[in-house]
Amino acid sequence: MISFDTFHPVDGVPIYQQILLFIKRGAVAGTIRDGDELPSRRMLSALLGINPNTVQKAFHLLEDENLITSQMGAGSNMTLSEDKIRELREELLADDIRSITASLKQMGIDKAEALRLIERNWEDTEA
Amino acid sequence: MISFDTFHPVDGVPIYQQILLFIKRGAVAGTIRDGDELPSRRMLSALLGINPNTVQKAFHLLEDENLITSQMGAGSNMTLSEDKIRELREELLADDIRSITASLKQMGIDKAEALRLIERNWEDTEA
DNA sequence: GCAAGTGTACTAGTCGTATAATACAGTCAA
DNA sequence: TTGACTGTATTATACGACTAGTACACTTGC
Repeated sequence: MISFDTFHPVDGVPIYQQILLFIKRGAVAGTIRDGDELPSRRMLSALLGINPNTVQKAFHLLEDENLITSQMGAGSNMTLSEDKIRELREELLADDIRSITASLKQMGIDKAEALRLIERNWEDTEA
Repeated sequence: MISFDTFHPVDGVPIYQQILLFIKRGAVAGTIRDGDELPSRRMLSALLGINPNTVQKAFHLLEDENLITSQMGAGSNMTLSEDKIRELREELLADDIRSITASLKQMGIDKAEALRLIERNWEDTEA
């Protein structure tokens, strides 16, 4: 059963999108594996203190991306392959790198300073 | 007159917030300076193809943060001090670094790989 | 003075996010 | 079989972001 203990939603970003990212990043990290069972929609909504429909929307999108399969009456499970994980990794990394470099460049930060900033503050951030 | 030539709004983030970020990052980079004149609300809304009220909201928030001053009938101008710029720089950098390190850690990326990724893809991203 | 441009304010409507409540259909274990 | 749990679907409501249109007060340049 996939754990959502480390899921801490942030204000300003749709919760259903944060659920998508949480699952995808876990798949890339290897903490979420092929076949893993997800909490039921009702269970997860109660656990996170959000509406069942918000969870349903996230799960529906995960299904559209073929990352989970759901069975009436039974639950939902991850469907991951090496290829899918590789795709996810490239997609998520590209977005992150593009975002941070664009932001730092707009502030006039050069590459050396960017690397120094990341290097300096790496340990201070919790995953 | 502050130029918005390099302003390219992204889907999914409120436009008025992106205008705030654009101004703040320009101030940190030094391309936007104390006293610089901003386009009028009507002018900027026409230029960006967005609603005047959206621009008004962004300008109103900039005023709340004492980054611009507006005069009835005349326009709006930047009000920047060395201290304000320093504050902005620390605030924006902290947010960016926190965000990227948290995201990479959730994907199981370690510090060395993170630095290597940034170093490798730095040139590919346009500011 | 006058007209154009400016900041400011207000109301109304659309759209997406999230909530709330309910209903129906299928699985599974006792 | 039955009951509890599951996935799925529908309708209604609330709120914020954004659009649309309008109005008023003020400054500036002619």
